[in-house]
Amino acid sequence: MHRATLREVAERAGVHPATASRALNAATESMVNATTAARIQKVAKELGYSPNPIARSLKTSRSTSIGLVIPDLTNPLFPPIVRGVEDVLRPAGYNAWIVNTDSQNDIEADAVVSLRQRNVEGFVFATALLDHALLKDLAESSVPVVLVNRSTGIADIPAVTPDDAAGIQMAVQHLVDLGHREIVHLAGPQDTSTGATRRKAFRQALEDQGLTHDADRIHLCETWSEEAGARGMGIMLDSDIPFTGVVAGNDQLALGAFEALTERGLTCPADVSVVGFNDIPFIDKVSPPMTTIRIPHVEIGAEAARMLLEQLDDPTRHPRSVLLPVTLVVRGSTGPANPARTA
Amino acid sequence: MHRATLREVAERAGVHPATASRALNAATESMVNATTAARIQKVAKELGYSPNPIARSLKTSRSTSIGLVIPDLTNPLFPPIVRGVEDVLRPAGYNAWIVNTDSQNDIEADAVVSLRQRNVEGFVFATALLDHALLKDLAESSVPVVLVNRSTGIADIPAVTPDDAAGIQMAVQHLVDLGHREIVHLAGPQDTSTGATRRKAFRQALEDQGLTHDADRIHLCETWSEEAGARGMGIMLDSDIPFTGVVAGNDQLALGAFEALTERGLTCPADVSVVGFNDIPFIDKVSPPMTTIRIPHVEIGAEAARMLLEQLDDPTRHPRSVLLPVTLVVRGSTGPANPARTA
DNA sequence: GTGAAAGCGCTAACAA
DNA sequence: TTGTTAGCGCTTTCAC
Repeated sequence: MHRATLREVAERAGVHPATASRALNAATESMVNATTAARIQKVAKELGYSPNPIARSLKTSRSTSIGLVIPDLTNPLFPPIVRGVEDVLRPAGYNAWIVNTDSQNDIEADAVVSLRQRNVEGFVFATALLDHALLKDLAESSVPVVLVNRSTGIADIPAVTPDDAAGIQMAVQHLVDLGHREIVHLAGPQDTSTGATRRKAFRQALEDQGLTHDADRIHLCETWSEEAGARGMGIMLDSDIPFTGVVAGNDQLALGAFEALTERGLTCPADVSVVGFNDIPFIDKVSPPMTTIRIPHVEIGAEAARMLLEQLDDPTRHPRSVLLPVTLVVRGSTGPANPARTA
Repeated sequence: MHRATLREVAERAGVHPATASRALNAATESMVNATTAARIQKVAKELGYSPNPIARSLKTSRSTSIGLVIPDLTNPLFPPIVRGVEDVLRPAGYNAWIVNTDSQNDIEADAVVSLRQRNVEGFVFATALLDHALLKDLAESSVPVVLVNRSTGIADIPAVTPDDAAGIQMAVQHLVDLGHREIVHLAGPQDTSTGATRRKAFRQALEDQGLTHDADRIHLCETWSEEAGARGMGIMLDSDIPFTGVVAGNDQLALGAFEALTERGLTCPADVSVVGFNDIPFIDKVSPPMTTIRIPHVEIGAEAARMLLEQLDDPTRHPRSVLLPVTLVVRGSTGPANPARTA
């Protein structure tokens, strides 16, 4: 397979390579005589010419590519976001270089350096922490960045996130509507916006409902994992805090809660009702059925990609962050059936 | 952020760029005087030099990158495979450019062209069809390729796949051990090795067990999706074929089978036992519990990456394909409880 | 053991 | 409107 070069196209068309280059780039095509341009394009087609992206990138320092930084592709939350990003980038002629950081800062930092060396034109980050040195650096170097799912505390980096506060409010309201009065929260890591925002919203929702909202009704989990959720739920069950409802920071924590409850012979929703967050793929199939807050996974990615493309198109415009609406998905929850645990 | 160039390193070290290049490349380092080399390396470190991969790639036509072609990242089967590939590539200094083809040939073809233009040194394909024009082309151009999960019929392209036949044999044996005598198969697309191999193995297993194995005990599903599984199961239920056991071509088809059975008021495993294949993440949480064949997801990816790296290291060596062992994972199956459907 | 020179394929001043 | 020139940053002959 020999790939035609620009010089070959130019020779066959009887023009200088620079002219061929102009004729074959939309932005410069108008600089060249219409008939010569047509001839060049015809030759290019005949030879199956397509520009060498590496040579072009070396010259222009661009790449029609962006970096997409994901903490963990095996978390079902992220593949639909990737999908949304790619769906928007592809028709725009861009592509995403996906990096799986495994939530490790060094992997993330290396990957970002490597992508910048490859002239990526911007980044979509799904790994944002509230205090994130790397993001701060990028913002200072005015590298275009859009955050997905999570936002950050430092700098004003645009973010596309679910409406975490509204979601938590819905979750609490749902439990209250079912008759629950004693509700606790398994909060996610507080160095993430999702963890912190959902926790605060939980406290606020309890207060708004006139329910008891002592600090010990919130357990801070160290990670977003099922294991952490199980540990957290275990600790709450071992405490003397009475509760019949649980709002989990995400679906994995909720799964962990199920596990801890089951382990102690409690059943959901008969003994305790658990509400998750995110409505990740496949969560609709678990047993017991999980009520959760649905976030628009694909749309979060798509909107982030749109915002990034806008920024690339016009670097002076600095898009604002966007909160995407969430909905409550009810799956077989019932009210408190076992008043024994309520006090 | 100004990135140091090789010329700057060379100037500061008082040598010619060519010498600096030699000193900074493991393969050529021995060509240069040890003390000058050390000096150059010291300067490089001071300046935070790291070679521009684009310039290097333009010159060398290499990239220390490979293409990883995945049909659909939202299928939980694939992220662990990606993980396995990356786990092996990273320490070797390689990285994977992930492409999501959405099982569309044109997207796949475009992506492969684009990756080849970017000088990827090889590919890992998870999208292989038994008759796959693109793979044939790559094989003819002797581009290093390793297949994962599926193999292909054309050319002798190395593949890392689960032992499909053994898995199906285990599934059938399991059902037989539970007392099932009437077993059917929801087969996946027959243009994939997994679909065809599992189907053939099913027929063979029935024959080996001395069970009836008419062709109509196998329903060919058009896709690997839950919807296709539900349709297929519906068709079997509407037929007059008696059965109490179902071997599904993969877990998604098995989920579809659950759905169709539930819709008709049948329960699993009381009325019908279903066995899946792959043991995808989260399948352990579904209800009813799904017995399935576990394949080593991460290891499949890791082994493929190892094989590809070996091929890159020594292009003359042509690795053979590898079948990875599978295991039966039993989750709450029981024998036929409702003899009514057995005849 | 080191330097000089060339060039990967492209685009962007500048000239004509 | 087109051609000339230069160079992105690197590696690799070839010569010394």
